[in-house]
Amino acid sequence: MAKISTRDRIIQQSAALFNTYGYHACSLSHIMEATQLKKGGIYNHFKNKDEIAIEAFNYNYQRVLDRFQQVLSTANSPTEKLFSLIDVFVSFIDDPIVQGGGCPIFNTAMDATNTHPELKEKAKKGIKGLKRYVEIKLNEGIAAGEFKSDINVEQTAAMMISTLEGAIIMSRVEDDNNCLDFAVSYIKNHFNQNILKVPVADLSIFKTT
Amino acid sequence: MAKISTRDRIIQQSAALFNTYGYHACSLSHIMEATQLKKGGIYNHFKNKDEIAIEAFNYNYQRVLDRFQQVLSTANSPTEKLFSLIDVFVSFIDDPIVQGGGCPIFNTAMDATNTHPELKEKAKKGIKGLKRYVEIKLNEGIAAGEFKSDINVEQTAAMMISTLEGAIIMSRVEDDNNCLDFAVSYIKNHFNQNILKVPVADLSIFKTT
DNA sequence: TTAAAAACAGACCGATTGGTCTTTAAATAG
DNA sequence: CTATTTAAAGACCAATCGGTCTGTTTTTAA
Repeated sequence: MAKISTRDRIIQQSAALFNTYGYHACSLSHIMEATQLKKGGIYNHFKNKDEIAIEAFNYNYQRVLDRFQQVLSTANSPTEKLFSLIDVFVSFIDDPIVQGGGCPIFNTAMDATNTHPELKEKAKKGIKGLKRYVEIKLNEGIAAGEFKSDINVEQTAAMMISTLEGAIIMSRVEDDNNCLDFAVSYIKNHFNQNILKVPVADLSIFKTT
Repeated sequence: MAKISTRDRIIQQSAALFNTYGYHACSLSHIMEATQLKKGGIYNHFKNKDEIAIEAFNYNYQRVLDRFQQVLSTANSPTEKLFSLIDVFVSFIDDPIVQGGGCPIFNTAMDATNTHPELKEKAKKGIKGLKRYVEIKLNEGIAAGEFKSDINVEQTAAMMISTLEGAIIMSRVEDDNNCLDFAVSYIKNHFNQNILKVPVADLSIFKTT
C-alpha cells in the first residue's frame, strides 16, 4: 500500500468536489473541510485554486481512461470491445467514477464553456481523447475484418459519444436510467446492423453482468 | 411596441446571464450591471436571487417552446414536422436562443443537478415537457398514417433528444459543428428507415434553408 | 544531534457575496 | 394640487471569497 502524497490527496478529494459542484460553486472552504487541511497546508502545494482545478480535471480524466482500459481488458475481440465501449458509458451511471456522478469530462465541459477558458480547453482535449480512443477501436475492428470497411469512423465515434453522453445527462437529471437504456439499445442495434460485418442474432450476449 | 415592465426586463437580462455563467457564477453585480439598476431596484421586484433564477429559467424555457412552435409552424405534414424538430435543435447552435448558447434547459440541468434542487426540478420538468412535445408529434404522424404504428414513441423521443443535446454540448466545447451534423445525419437516416412508412429517396429535401 | 528544509496552522487581507433597510424620487390616485 | 403608493438608490451588513504571510511544527539531511 503505497502511501499517497498530501498533494495527491488534495487533488483526489478536490476532484470529487469540483465534479460535484463545478468550479465556481466549489470553494476553498469545501476543499479545506474535505482534506482536513487549512489554507497553509493547501497553498503549500498549489499556487492557486485554478491549479487545483486543473490537476483535479487531469485526475478525473485519467480515471475515465482507466475505466475504459479496465472494462475493455476483459473483451477478446474487436466486436466485444466495441460493445464494451458502450458499457463504459453506462458504468458512469451505475458505478460513478467520481462523486457527483456523470462523466467528469462533460461535466467540466459544461461547467467551463463560458466561464473558464483554461478548463474548457482541457475538457475539449479530453473529449478529443475520448473520440480518438473510440476511433482506434473502430479501426482495429476494420483491420481485423470484423467491421465493415466503408464505415465513417470519425462520424461513428462522435455520434456514439454524443448520444451516450446526452443520455447520461438526461438520466441524471431525471433520476431515471430509462433514457440511457434507450440510447444503449439504439446504438447496439445500430452497431449490429451497420458496423458489424456479421450481425449477431441476439444482442443480449453483450449485456453487461 | 408594448413597453416591457422593469421586472420582465430584469428577468430577460438575467436569463442571458444565468444561461451564460450558471447560477453560482452569475452574481447580483452582473445583474446590476446588465440591468443598469442598483440593489434597491432589483430587490423591489424579487425577494432573492433564487426567485430571479427561477423566473429566468421559466423565461428561457418558454423561448425554447416558442422556437419549436415557430419552426414547426411552417411544416405541413407530420413528416415535415418530424424533421423540423431536428432543425430546432440545430438552431440552438446556429441561432442561439439566448446568450451563452446551447440549450438553456440542458444548461440549467447540468448546472443545477448537484447544487440547486429547485432549479434541478425545473430543468427536469422542462426536459419532460420537451419529450412530451416530441412524443405528441410522433403520435400525430402515426395517427396520420405517415409513421409506422409499431414504433416505441417514448424511446424514440428520448433517443432523439439525448442524441441531439449531447451533440450540441460537444459541438459547443469543440467550437465545431461537425459533431452535431453527424448526429443530425444519423437521426435523419434513422427516422427515414425506421419511422417513416414510406422512406424518402433524398433526405436533403428536409434540409433547413 | 543539529541544521536546514518542508509542511502546515491560522491570523490577516481586500474584494465580493447575497441581502436588508432607510431615504429619496417618481408615478399614480383622489 | 395633494396624498399615497410604488420604484429605485445606495449605504450598510455579516459572511464568505481567493489569496498572502508569518510563525510553528514536523520531517529530512548532514
